[in-house]
Amino acid sequence: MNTEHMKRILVEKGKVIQRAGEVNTKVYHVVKGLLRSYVTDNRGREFIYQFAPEGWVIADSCLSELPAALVIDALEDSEIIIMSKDPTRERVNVEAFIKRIWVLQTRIISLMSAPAIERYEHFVETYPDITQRVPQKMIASYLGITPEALSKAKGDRIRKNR
Amino acid sequence: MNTEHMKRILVEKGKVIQRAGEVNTKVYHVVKGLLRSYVTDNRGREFIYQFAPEGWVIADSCLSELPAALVIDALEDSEIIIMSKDPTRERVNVEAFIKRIWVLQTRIISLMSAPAIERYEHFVETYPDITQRVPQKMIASYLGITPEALSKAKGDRIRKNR
DNA sequence: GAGAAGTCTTAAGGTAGCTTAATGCCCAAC
DNA sequence: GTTGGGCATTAAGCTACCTTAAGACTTCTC
Repeated sequence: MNTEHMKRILVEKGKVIQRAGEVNTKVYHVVKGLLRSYVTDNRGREFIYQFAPEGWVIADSCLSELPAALVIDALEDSEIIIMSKDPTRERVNVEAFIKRIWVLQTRIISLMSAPAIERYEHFVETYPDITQRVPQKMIASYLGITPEALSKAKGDRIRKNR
Repeated sequence: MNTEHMKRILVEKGKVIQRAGEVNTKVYHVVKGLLRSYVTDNRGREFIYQFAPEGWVIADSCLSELPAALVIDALEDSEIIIMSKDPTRERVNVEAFIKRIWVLQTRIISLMSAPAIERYEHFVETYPDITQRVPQKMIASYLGITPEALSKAKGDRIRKNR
């Protein structure tokens, strides 16, 4: 399994796999566990860009010559396969690229047009198991709101529906 | 130039090239002019997803079997090349996919973390010529805010800087 | 050239989400 | 058992942005 382009490793919960600012040519395939990528802005606020549970792939999408914008770390003890982003490798999965772009497109439209509570409900429908595995404040961070705002929105929704 | 997979056509300003709901397997390369893609939500609000001036490519990124979410139309008289999204074609430009994903990644992070006025200034820096070619309300639509909010934010910024 | 339509701006009032802070809960460390 | 840290919730005041409406200006149309 371990070749020049693929390496299987174990990472502990909390371990940082990819730092922001480093030049990044790796893609991480999650076999078991849970990774995430996030950015920190100049005010110290964290924004989660992606969760990657079992079967998912996660990477900074920067071009090979640019430093990474994202930090990638483990939210659970995980088993991952590190792959090279080298585009000369034979099998380029076009469908996977299109699907990824579709996910990002949907998220952009949703960020522009839908209120936080709807984005939350869509998240819960789409990723029900992640909802159970990470603290609510991380879901708020993924949605682009504060934990307080999410807590309030959920409370308002429940109060409205009775 | 016109083959089974590529066709060069002229479109007039205002013409709709791709409707939402249609199954879409085409990619449009803009030779001259300006296209855009957008969605309309259930309240009738329009959100511009992308501008595509000369040299750009525009498409709905849905998988081939799904109906398109985006409408694509011409903001200026344009000359475009229609290409098939068929992934079996030989030259798959991986760099172009990664670059596209990077643009979307940057936009998502910016939508989550930056106020509208900063997103506007970033837009003007990045696409100075588009700013001159489309009405301001379309830029507001791209930024995810109302034209009124953009007008006010610009006025506030000018007033603050003197 | 007059009217119509589209655009930008300003303003007033409303809402969503942020900031700060306090409280209670759970759980791990000692 | 107590202490302390991380998390969720609530609340009060604030800011950013929305909604609606009006006015001024430009561009299109007849």
